[in-house]
Amino acid sequence: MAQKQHADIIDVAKAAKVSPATVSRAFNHPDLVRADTRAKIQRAVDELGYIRNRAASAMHGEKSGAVGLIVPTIDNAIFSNLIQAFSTTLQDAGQSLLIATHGYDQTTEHQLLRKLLEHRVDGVGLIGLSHLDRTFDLIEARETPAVLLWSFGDDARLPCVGSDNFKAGAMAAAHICDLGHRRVATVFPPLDGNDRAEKRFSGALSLLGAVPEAWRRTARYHIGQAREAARDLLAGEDRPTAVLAGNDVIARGVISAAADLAIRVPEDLTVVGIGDFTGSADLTPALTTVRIDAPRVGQVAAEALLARMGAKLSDAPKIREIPLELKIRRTSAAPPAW
Amino acid sequence: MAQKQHADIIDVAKAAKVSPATVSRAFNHPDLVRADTRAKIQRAVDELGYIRNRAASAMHGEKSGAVGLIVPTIDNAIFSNLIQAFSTTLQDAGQSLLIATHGYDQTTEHQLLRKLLEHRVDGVGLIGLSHLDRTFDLIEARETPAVLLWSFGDDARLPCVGSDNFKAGAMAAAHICDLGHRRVATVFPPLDGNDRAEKRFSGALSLLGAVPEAWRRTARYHIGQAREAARDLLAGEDRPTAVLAGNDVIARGVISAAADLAIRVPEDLTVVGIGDFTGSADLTPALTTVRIDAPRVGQVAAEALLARMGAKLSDAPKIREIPLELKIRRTSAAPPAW
DNA sequence: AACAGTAATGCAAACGTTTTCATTTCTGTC
DNA sequence: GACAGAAATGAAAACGTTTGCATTACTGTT
Repeated sequence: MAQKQHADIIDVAKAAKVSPATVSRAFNHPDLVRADTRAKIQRAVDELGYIRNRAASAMHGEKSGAVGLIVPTIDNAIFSNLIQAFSTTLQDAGQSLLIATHGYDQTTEHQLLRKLLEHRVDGVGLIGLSHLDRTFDLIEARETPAVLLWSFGDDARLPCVGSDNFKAGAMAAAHICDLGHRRVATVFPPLDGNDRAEKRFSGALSLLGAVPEAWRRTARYHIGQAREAARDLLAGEDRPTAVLAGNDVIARGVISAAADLAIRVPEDLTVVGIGDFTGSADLTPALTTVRIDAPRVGQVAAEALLARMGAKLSDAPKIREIPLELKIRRTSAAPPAW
Repeated sequence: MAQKQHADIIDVAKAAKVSPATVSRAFNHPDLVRADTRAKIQRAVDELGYIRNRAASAMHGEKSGAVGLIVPTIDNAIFSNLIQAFSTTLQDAGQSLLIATHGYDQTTEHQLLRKLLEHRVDGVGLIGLSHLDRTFDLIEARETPAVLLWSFGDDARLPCVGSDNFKAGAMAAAHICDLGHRRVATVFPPLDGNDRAEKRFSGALSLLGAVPEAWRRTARYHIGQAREAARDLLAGEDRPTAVLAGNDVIARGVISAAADLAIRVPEDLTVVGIGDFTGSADLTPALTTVRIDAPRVGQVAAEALLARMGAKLSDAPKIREIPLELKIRRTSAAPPAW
């Protein structure tokens, strides 16, 4: 008899003097096997160092025990909180998390989804509302439970859990307007292929009215870039009294730029962010921003997904809006009396 | 004939009028099948929406195409850069990433490893050098290619890629000493179960000599907590002229605390961090810190792991030290002339 | 002590691939 | 155009589980 590399379920069965079927049941339906039998099996498992082969189980239409999550990127505060919460909620439910990043490219996203499906994930999470048609088609065709996270919209093609980015933009803008600002600039990430930024921007515009070209700046999601863009914006003669940033990181860039130019915040310049990322409250001065509760989104989304995975029919709530909150801190004030 | 849920390899074979074996080969050894046959198969695949079942492949000792990564947590700048780089390198090599977080608990870590092994990951990455014995044992028993990331040490039980945390602490301390400081405090995360922090601390001590109890503070990895701890530290009568922080986030907390107390940085207080996280360079004032190149670590580690996965024997380099770099910026200066 | 009813276990088929080995189909050479 | 050798394909066994059904072992009742 050739020596096997690792113990399989049959070895365990032999060692425990039961049938493989019983061993299998001991794992998957413990209530169907007597306690002392289970104990015997457990002993054999420990002794042989047996580790069940999930791949083999998954073949029977059994669940794979893994959930997929496709995000644009992991390495920024935006998503890492979300992922963390999503991950722990799933883990607590005994699921493993398969993560993939596409760097804001929807075609890559589609390929990653395929790959995740090859692994027969029991469910999948995607960031944002807008995806390739064939991405949605694929999910529907495979009847894979899915959740859209981060954004909220009642027209979404799949259940979604998140906040309304239009509102977020509007809330930030409203605060700025309420303070009496009339000369407002924006620094936003590139809008195309990023429905979140796009919605925030139109939300902001809905209250701000038209923002002159010269006061609209674009910066990728990076503090250094935002700083550059803001420096350029603020160095001009005719400078705004308030800047609405597309997110907190950009806001930090704007604040740094202001410091570079010896422009006081908030006395000379109001800066408002969106997101309330980790650390934003501990900035000096503390950042005024619209709080998006990323951990909550992650957790609720994971729960929603688990619910849909459990139930054959979709009796789980379809969509779930996570409320926003305006956090007025120290970077916003009335405009200077010029 | 009962209608099948989804197409399988046999359906594809029928549609393409070839045998299942050929379809399988078209996927796994494309060079073994004629180009026009491959085309026929591809057409059938597209038509039927076939997605190969990795679980079924994995059963044959075939690779699962997934790599596991176990980290303490995702949601802080420390690891998210690392994970991102690790992830993209792996993805570029066609691997999927299975991620699990244990919140700095080694027992949980061990359980997660088991779970990853159930999924028959082709390789696994762990953070830090110190792990439960049975964690190492398990990896050895299963002969799973593994890499330790983040820390570097030549006594590691598994191949590791990372920086020497002792050196990092020493470099930061050396810089402070070189500036002429004699009254130095430390704010570090809890040391137990965290070999990184522990090494950094002893590295610092190796140059600083003994640090009085009153000037040793502990703060979890959180800016708010660090701020509190530092406020307490700096409010005292007899305050230090320099603070060496266990990492950049803590350093930011210290800077905030200094601002709270109207202590000028760097004129009255030198603050030095470790890590050089995203954004540290764009702080105002820009943080002096020891740069740990997290993306590099992630990438090199992924490459090392891929190499070990490819080769049966371990002809890949065993360990790999990623160099540190002292970044002298604006938060460090000579002590005030009291 | 026998019986019915239930709980626990075993048998064997099935899941969707890959792979070894055998067979067929090409290719180039004479 | 026949032949050897190489290239491409096919048949069938194997991978490690789970599960429906059949069987055996218990339990409590009379």
